Amino acid sequence: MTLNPIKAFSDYIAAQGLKNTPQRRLIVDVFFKSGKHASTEELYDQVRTIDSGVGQATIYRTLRLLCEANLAREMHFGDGTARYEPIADDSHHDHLICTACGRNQEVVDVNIERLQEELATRYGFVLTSHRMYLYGLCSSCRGTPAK
Amino acid sequence: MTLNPIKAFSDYIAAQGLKNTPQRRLIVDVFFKSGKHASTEELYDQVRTIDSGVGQATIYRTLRLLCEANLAREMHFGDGTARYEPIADDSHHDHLICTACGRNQEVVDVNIERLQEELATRYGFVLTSHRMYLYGLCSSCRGTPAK
DNA sequence: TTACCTGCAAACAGTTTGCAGGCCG
DNA sequence: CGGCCTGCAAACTGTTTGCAGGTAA
Repeated sequence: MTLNPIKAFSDYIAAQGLKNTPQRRLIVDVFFKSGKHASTEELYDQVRTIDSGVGQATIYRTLRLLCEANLAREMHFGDGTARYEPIADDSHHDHLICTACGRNQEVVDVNIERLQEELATRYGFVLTSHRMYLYGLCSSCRGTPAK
Repeated sequence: MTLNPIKAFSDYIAAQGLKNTPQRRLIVDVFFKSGKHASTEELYDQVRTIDSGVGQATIYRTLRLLCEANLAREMHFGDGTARYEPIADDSHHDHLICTACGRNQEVVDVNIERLQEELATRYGFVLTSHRMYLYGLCSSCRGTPAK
């Protein structure tokens, strides 16, 4: 399966005639090693623990590159900030999000996936991908009414 | 079917001890009559063609009320702005989108909905809503490979 | 009368951009 | 060496909030 996404990125950089700088390498490395759905701020903090000289702008610019290279995807949950998800091909999952505490549980259900295929077929479509977001309240937030 | 959402809103207002002002009535009216997925800016413009004295803040505040009343839902597509979708209770649907021609087929599958509930329950969640986007190629686009 | 509302403008937060110098290729 | 990159800070954009004066109930 998956080629190292870090390698994939440097290939993309080269193919586009761009430059493979230490900052880009560091950011990409942190992004793929860190937990998923990192926000720019989280990435910024993590990157700066390693190299405190990196600027926010470079984080944004590199994330945009990653998206253009189809190695990351921008997502919006509920808070005001964009989050980024690595696209690893074999890491597909859906999202179960608590609207009270923001907790984001990644889920997969093969039966749902199967029904999605069937549904699409019924309309003459062949699926290539999908996104599913389930919103609700997690057990702890139901116990302690937020507000 | 559906109770008039405009009525539902004034009921909500009354139930909360809030006030039914002309600005709110105007905004809510425009929101439900306009096309779906309006952005705040589009709403603002439309509202101001009728009453140029309404301020942006009131648009935002009223949209928040609509969301709290469960009559609208905030969504994020790709542009930097939030969009709002009316919740009409009987109008729930998911999206089956052709990535070649952009065709957007609205679909519903009760079996998938049931499995979503089960899945959420398994994680201790109680669902309030969900969004599902299926991406693929429709029959006509498979015949004529785009790109 | 009394909260609640409103428009305005200032405040905010996230993101983008212009610039002068730096560095990859 | 030339063009792409970088950090910085200022600029932008969408959204929220404080305030002083209205207004629904």
